[in-house]
Amino acid sequence: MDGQTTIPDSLLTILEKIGPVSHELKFALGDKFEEQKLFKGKMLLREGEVCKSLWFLTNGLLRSYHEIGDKESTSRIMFTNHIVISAGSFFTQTPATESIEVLADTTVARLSYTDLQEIYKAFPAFNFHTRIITEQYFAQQEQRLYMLRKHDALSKYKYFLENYADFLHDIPQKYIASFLDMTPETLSRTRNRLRKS
Amino acid sequence: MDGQTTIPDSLLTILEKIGPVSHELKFALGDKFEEQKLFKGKMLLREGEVCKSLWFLTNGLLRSYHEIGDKESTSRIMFTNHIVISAGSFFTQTPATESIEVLADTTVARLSYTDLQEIYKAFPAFNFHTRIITEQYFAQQEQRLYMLRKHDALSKYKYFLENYADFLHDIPQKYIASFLDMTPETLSRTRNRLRKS
DNA sequence: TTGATTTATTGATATATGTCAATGCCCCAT
DNA sequence: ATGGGGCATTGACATATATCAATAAATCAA
Repeated sequence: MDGQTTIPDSLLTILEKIGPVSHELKFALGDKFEEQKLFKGKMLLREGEVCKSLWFLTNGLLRSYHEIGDKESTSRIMFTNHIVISAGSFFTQTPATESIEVLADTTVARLSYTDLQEIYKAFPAFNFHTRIITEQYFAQQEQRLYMLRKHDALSKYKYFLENYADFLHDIPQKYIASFLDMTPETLSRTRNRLRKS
Repeated sequence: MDGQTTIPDSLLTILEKIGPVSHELKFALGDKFEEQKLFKGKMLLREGEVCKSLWFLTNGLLRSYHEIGDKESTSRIMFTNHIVISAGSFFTQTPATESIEVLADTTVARLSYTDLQEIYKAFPAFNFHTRIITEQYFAQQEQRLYMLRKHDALSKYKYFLENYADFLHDIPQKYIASFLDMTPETLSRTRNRLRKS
C-alpha cells in the first residue's frame, strides 16, 4: 500500500547496529524512502546539478566521475548496501562537481534532502546514526587517499583486488584504471605482469 | 579556577554557527576541554598509538604523515581554528596509521575520547553539531582527493597556493612537497618554472 | 547471427617526475 | 660570531607511466 512502504531490511540492520531505531522513526523513514529501479547507463546525477537525494543501494553498482581536462576520472565505485550521495553537493545543496552513473541494473531506496531534514527535525536522535555513518565513510575515504598515494601501478591494483574483487568483472577496465588514476594501457600491462609473476 | 575552564571562543563560535549550544552543554564542554601548549617538534600522536583525544587548534600549525616504504608522506596540514584527530583511529579507538607533529608553537584545547562520549550521552543534541562538522571535513577531504588526481606538479602547487598561502613560509618545502605527493626537487623546479612564467 | 562500435591488448616512443649527487645556503646551537 | 647539519637548489641521468598507433577481442544492436 502507498504511504505504507518500509525501509529496506539491509538499511535497517545497518542503522540498528549503530543504535536503537524507534518505531516512529522506522515508520517515518519507511514513509519517505522510495524504491527505484535504475538501468545500466542511467545517470543518477550530472555535474552541475544539485544532489537533491540520498540513495541507499539495495542492489547494484554505480560509479561517480568528474571531468578532468578532456578526460574523465572515476572518483568512486559504489555497491550494494551502501549509501550514495555526492557529498559536497548534498550536504550544502550546491551544484555537484561530479556525475553518478549506473554501471549495472540497480535497485535503490531514495530519500530526498528535504525529507531527510524533516526527519532530523522530528527525530533529533537520528543525528546520532548519521554522525556514525558519516564517520565511517570519512575513515574509508581516508584509506582511499592513502591508497592513491601509494602511487605505483601494481600496489594500487592490488588494493583494488583486495577491496573490490567481487566487482572485478562487472566494471569495465577503463573505469577501474581511472579509479586507480592510471591509463587503461597501464592497467592492462600491470595485470599482465601480475599474471606472469 | 580549576574545573571552571571555558571552551575557546573560536570553537564556540563554530558550534553556534551550526546550532544553539545550551548553557549546560557549554559548561560541560568547558569542563572537559583542557588547554595545552605544544612546542615545535613535539609529537601529538605516533603511528601505532590510539588517538585518544581530539584537539581544537586555537593557534598553531600541525602536520600528519605516515611512513610509505622508507619515506614519509604528509597526509594533512592543519591550522588555527580546526579540529584535529586521526580520524580512523579516533572514531574506532584502534591504532593509528599516521603520526601528528607540531610544526610551529601551538595552543590546543584537548578533549579526550571518553569525555566526548560522556558528553554525547548527557547531551544527545551535540550529535547534531558533530554530524555537521564531520560532513564539512568530509567534503573538504573530497576536494583534496580531487586535487591529488589533478596530478601534474604545477596544478597541485597552484592548489596549495590557493588554499595554504598563509603558511607557505612556515612549512618546510620538503613537507609541502610530500603533501602534494612529489619530491622536494620537483617542487623546487616547479616553483622556479612558475616564477619565470 | 552478423556487422559495427567500443574496449582491451600490445608495441614503440615521449615525457614528467624520480633518483642520485654536488653545491651553497640558511638557521640553529654552542 | 661561528661552525655544522639539514635543507633548497641545480644538474645529469634513470625510469615508470603516458601517449600514440595498430590489432584483436568483446559487446551490442539490428
